[in-house]
Amino acid sequence: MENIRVAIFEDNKHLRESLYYLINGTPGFSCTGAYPDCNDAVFQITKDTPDVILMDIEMPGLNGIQGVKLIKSKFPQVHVLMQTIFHDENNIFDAICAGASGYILKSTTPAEYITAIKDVYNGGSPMTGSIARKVLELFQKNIQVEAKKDYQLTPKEKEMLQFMVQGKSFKMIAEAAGISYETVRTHMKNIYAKLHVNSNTEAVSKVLKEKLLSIFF
Amino acid sequence: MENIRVAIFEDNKHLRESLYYLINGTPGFSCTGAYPDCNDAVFQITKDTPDVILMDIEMPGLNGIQGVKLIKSKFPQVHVLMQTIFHDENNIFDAICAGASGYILKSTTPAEYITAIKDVYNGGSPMTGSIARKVLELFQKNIQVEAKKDYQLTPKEKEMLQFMVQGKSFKMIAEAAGISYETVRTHMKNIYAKLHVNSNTEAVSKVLKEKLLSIFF
DNA sequence: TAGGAAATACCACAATAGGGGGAGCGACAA
DNA sequence: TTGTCGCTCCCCCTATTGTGGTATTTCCTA
Repeated sequence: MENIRVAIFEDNKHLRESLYYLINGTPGFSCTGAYPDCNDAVFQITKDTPDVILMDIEMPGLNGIQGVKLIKSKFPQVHVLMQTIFHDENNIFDAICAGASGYILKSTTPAEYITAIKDVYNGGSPMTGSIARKVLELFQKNIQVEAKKDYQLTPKEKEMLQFMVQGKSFKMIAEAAGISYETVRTHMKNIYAKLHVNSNTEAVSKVLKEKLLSIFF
Repeated sequence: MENIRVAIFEDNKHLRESLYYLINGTPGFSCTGAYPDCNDAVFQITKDTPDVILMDIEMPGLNGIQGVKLIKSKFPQVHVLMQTIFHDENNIFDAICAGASGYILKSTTPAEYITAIKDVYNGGSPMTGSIARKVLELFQKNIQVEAKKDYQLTPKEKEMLQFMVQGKSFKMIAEAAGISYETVRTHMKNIYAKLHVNSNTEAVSKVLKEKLLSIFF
């Protein structure tokens, strides 16, 4: 059987070396290189020709996400398996979008590492159940056609909100709209009551998330 | 420990009964019902109050996809674990859109069935590596991600912003993040400098418009 | 080992926002 | 004609935010 060629990008020296020995010590696997960062990834991958890359997310210099992006753009056939300490959901999303093929935790046992690598090599995408759930939820969220809620905002109130999402202060809005500062405040109070919020950030957030305004600029 | 209540919808009599005995024979699990189709699913679920539903895709009458859709619309809190023989990409997509929480193959071993049910119950989304890969591919295909500008925000700063877009005040963020109010303020100052803004609304607006944070929050 | 980056925390003062109230004016409809 | 609605403006007082500092700790790297 052909060896599965694995490259490691991991800044933690101890883990990097452990993985190196684990992979090289497992029949059917060989580690073509183990690097502390992916600043020279393109050169190293060109030289090593790995099938699977084990990529840490938290790294100095080019981080794991940027690394995946770079690698997938140059070597689309290579499968990248992300690994991280946390269920950092920000990163999970970014990694998936960047083209990662799987996502595992560093708490993974050696046997599971090997299984995950084999799985990725064979066209699978190993990931923990909780990560998979996040992906599904995101998927479902983006598919659904949301029914716009109607908060009965008046034209003037919508105008205020438009200035608000541009980051203007009440004073600036007053000037831009040609009305007094106190009137702006009155409108905002009414808006807060209608949107059931009690701060400008909440209002802006709600407006942008629920796409309450059609024209933003 | 509370039992995990499982209902089965599976037209194959042999598999249905096997699963029934498997679940009832496992401590911590009880099978509230095993049905050959989901034509009476609403009545049966109302009666059985299962936590998790094991749903076959290929069924006579109402098929699994339609079943999930129906069930999730009536009982949104119930988790549905799909099972199928094939890796049919269309079915996977439809099932996910219909609200399925997991997707396993019928070639799964009894132990893996139990693990998968437990995982779904605990908020995970178990799926085989190959199905996960399909999901990721669909994901990457369907959600175009525009090139994010990189403002070099640190993880902590992103965390602050996440709370910010939820409309939290500095005080609330401090409590939520377990750090002091003054530290929150320090982070915000640094964020403002990096984003070139000078108010919380501007920051929130920029974050949401430029999608600087993952959609997970 | 010196230096930087990240996270932590505090102080002081000015500026802005939030919550409560009241009130006038024009339009339009019952 | 009496309401109601939308828009306008003002006051008072408190809470929160913005801006400018300083400072310690930890971790990592040149």
